[in-house]
Amino acid sequence: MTGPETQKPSPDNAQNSGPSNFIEELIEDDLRTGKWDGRVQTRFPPEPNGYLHIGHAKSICLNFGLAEKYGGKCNLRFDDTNPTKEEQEYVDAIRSDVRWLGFGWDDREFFASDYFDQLYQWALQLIRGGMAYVCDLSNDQVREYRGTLTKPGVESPYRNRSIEENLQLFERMRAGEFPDGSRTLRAKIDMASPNLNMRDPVLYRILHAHHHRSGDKWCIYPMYDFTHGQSDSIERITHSICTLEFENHRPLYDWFCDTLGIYHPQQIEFARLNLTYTMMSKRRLLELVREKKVRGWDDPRMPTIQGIRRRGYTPEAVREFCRRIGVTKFDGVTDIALLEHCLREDLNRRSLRVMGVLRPLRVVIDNYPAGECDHLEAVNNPEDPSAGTRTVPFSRELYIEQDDFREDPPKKYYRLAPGQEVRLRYGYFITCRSVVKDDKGQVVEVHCTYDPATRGGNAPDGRKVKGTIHWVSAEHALPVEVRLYDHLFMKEDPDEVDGAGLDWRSNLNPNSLEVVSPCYVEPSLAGAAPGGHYQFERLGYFNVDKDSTASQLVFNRTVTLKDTWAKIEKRETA
RNA sequence: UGGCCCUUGGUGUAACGGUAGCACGACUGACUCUGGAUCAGUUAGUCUAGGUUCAAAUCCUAGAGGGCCAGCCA
Repeated sequence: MTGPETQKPSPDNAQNSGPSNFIEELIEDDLRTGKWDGRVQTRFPPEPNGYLHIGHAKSICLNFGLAEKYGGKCNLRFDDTNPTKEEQEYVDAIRSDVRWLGFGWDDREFFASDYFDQLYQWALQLIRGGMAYVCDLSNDQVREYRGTLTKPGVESPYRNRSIEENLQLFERMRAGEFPDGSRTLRAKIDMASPNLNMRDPVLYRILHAHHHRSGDKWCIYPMYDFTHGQSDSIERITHSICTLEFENHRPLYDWFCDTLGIYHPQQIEFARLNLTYTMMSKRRLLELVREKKVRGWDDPRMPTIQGIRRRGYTPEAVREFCRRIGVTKFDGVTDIALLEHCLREDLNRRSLRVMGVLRPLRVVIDNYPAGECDHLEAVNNPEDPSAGTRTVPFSRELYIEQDDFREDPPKKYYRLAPGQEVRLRYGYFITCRSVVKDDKGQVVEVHCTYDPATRGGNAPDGRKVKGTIHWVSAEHALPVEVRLYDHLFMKEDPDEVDGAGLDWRSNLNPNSLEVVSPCYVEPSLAGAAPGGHYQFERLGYFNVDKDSTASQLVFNRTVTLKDTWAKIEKRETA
């Protein structure tokens, strides 16, 4: 997959379209006043402790999109300050996901861990300035001393050590003389601040852990707050965009930049993406994988980039979705129907049409000669004439969808039923004459006659049929496996639980995956490459899964087509 | 009972003191060799109470509702 690099400056473009959210307004103000000398420098700063999901896509589109729109740059920075959770596997996946979405970062790939030396120097500077101290309080004690939301904290008894002692102790922490958790380096700010983040926050903790990049060089690691702003500062970020939960951290972000006297970017917070029927927490997604509730990070039911990609989503659809949801400070919930709308819109434009039968019902055309075969012309994509046409084989025995036949049709059902005539897509008009049932009374075969004059689907006498159904020639059909997906959770809000003692897991949809096999598809699909997008006419969009083998194709149903009939039927039965 | 932030149709958003608009969804209808796509239309909104103003979704005050914060996670 080739991703375009960050695009060339397009300020004129920006002028024309105008700001489309509060962050763009702010940037345009800065551009007008020359606050950053006309620069726009953003960054996307994931922690490599899990796979990226659709929520991250919002942030990626925002940060890289802003850089594109205003002729700036966006860095990819891995925020890797916690060696116990971070792995190379995640770094690789993140790179590939950002590229898949269509963004590039040239050589601007950074790691917070590359700044560890500088961060250490800045810690020394704080100590020398009397703004930081080594604290011997235990984890539990620190919590007690911190106070509560309504009660001010109490100063640590180690708060007023001499600069010399702090320097020595901190050096010994770095040298590995103390066990994990025995000491921390803390900033000396204000234990009575109503903002708990300002109550002498921990800067460094002791962690004798192997880091995925720095190896065993360090046994003390900086905290997020002591790392993020300074990393932004080093990279000369202008607009440091993060999600709402970091709002309370902004005073601390500002305090470090100001106290250290270094370049000071502006932190701006926006609302993260929430989607109905979807769980976005990285921790819980990890649990789904570990507890084998799904088949892996790239399970097509997962909201991960890798999951939706495997499911058959396109980067264009995801980017359009991100454009449409906008950027605000309101923490709302977006209807997943909007995502699916953007998906269908893109897939409708690009997908080749084919015919495939998910739940086969045998049809015999009694007046069609056995052993004969006809080749009928079919349009590949009515939305794109340049996609051309193909030929589909027709013969005496066919498969149609079980749903497309009813022995006792409800009203307004214009598919196949005894005595009723329908059009076979691109084929002939056929009329149902009789049915064959098994011992249980199930219809297992439908006998029809066809009208040879309607070849191609048109009646020379101008008569109309209400229904057109899809089909495949039994003799020529390819048996394939199809995986049908539904929402992973049964409730719009997976956290809304039915009873005491239950958690979000109780809302997992037991029917989120249905494997159907054998299904039959037209022979033109032979050799279809993994990742290919197809529309199975009247059913939905399907994507060739990587589990496909030379002997059997596997399809994921990306999303169904809108189904008016299903809606009508549902309403009538309700 | 602390601090910070937020509140516009069912949902997501626009309106920058001057006609509340767009999209998704839902519902009609037209068209159709996909009950698809497309097209046309309908539905439905400024959290509440005060105040400022000729004029308030917008500014001010109070209230209500919601989110975040008491990791040596990010």
